[in-house]
Amino acid sequence: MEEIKLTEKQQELIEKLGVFLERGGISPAQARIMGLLLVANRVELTFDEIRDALQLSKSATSNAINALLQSEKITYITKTGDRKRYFKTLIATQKSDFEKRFKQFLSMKEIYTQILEARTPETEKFNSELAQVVDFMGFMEEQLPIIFAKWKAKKR
Amino acid sequence: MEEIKLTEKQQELIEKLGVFLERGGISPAQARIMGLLLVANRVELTFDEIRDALQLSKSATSNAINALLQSEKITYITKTGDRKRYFKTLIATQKSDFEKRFKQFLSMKEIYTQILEARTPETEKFNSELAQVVDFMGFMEEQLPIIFAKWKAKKR
DNA sequence: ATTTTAGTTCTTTACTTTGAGAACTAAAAA
DNA sequence: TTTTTAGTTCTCAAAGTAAAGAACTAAAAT
Repeated sequence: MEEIKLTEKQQELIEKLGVFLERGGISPAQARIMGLLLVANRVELTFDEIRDALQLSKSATSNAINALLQSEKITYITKTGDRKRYFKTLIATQKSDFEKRFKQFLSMKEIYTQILEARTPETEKFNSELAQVVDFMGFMEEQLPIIFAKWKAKKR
Repeated sequence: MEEIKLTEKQQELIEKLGVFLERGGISPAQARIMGLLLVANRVELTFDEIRDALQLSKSATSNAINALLQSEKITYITKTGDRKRYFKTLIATQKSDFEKRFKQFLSMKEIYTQILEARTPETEKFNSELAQVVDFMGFMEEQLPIIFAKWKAKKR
């Protein structure tokens, strides 16, 4: 396997994607690994290929890879008669990643409901606004599976 | 205006909401202020009421309030013949907040498209998976306004 | 003109995060 | 059995964040 050599363009895309991902709370090293696995000419890279391509220390590489595995943003395969792991992005699962974020957002519904129940009736207007928010979340909760079904149907 | 006195229950709800919000990357002081403005018996609180209720220093209160104003999570009103600002949550704009996150997520479509265009054709399977992700994002982009229209229609 | 109010800004401290480098380890190869 | 490989873990330094406390400021009240 020949060494991963990045073009200017690829480097640029890695950094560009990095900006997005870092805003989402992932560390620079993790973000760059995600980028690398998206832009590299091979889709399955070893620990050392990642390390070399991104000029990271072993510890930074190890920790970032493990964090990405843990949060299910990457995975790896192995090859018979080869000790190395070959890491690849789980970008194809973006849909379920989207679903996850969505559900996380909607999980606030429960606590908003509790807050609403604990409120005194004097602040009527505010209370009904909050009730609207809870309603909206419930509505979105219903709609999500419908949209996903639509997407699935469209895909054939 | 009498002092804001929090019940056990209210305190508990503030901390509970805090856990959610902090996971979303907002600081403890900001998260508690958001919580306070949701659970308090009055919906518009002054700087010092917030400060007293949450036992925050002036600087922490000032910085947190300004960050929340900046990120449009709260706003304030003023009263004639009263120098104080009265802060209140923009929870009622959750829908647009949701929209914002959603758009932020979908804004990745552009860079994924660029990555896709920059890829070599050898990794055909991966490329088509990435194309699917881009497609899915396009699909969601279309569906969002439809759902919002549905919600609007339902609301009368 | 002086004092009070309603904050902001500065300084410092504590804590967390990130990543480098070196030491370590377990399995496989020689 | 020794060496190499493929990492992991430990220690440390640098940088960044959060918040307290004190000093400061501009407008309003006295």
